Parts: sequence; structure tokens; C-alpha cells
Amino acid sequence: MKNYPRVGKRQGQPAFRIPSSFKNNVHKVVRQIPKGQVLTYKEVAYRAGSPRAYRAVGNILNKNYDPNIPCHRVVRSDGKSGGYNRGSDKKKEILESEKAI
DNA sequence: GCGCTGACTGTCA
DNA sequence: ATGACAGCCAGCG
Repeated sequence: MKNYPRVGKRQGQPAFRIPSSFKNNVHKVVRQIPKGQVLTYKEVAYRAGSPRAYRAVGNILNKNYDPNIPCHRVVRSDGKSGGYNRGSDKKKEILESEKAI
């Protein structure tokens, strides 16, 4: 049987509060990521209030590229860097630089 | 208001 | 271990 990732109930309950939209939440969460710390899209989605919105997270970051948002600190669960607006190559560099510190 | 897309994730073959 | 497929979410046209 396919044990799908769906927990069953809608856990779309924000642990803290909903500023406005999921997008805003994602923004906030990613910005709160400490230097040298990387979170997976799933983690970010969970923090944003939707554990299954990892798709939306990528969609938001991809279209809404902000200099204040270290999207490079968001990586895939596979351990890959994923993508980056400036180029995955740059993302890797930044990640290594911050990780090294 | 509806439909498509996307920087994803998890499971099966 | 690698590849392919399916599923869910929110934003945007």
C-alpha cells in the first residue's frame, strides 16, 4: 500500500501566526535561517504553515527572488542544492562559504 | 474563477 | 543505487 506523505488531517495550522499569505510566511522563515544553516523545502513549508506546500515554496522563491531572502540556504531533501535564481552554481558557492564559517 | 506551472518529495521498478 | 511516476500546494495568467 502506498503510504502517501499525507498525514491524514490538514495540519495547515501555523505554529506562530499567519502574517498574510503563505508566500509571506515562506519569506519570513527563509529570512530567519541562520548563517551556515540550511533547511529543506519541506522544512520551510512546514514552518510556513503547510508541510505539503514544498511545491509552493519553490514556486514562490523562484518567481519572487529577493536579496533579503537567502534562498540558497534552502536545499532539497536529497542533499542537492536544488535551483537558484542566480544559478545553482552560485548557490553552491555561497553555501560552501557560509557553511565554512 | 479556472487552469497551468514549478527551485519538490516519496515510493515503486 | 538510479530512473521514472504520481501527488499535493500556492502563485500567476
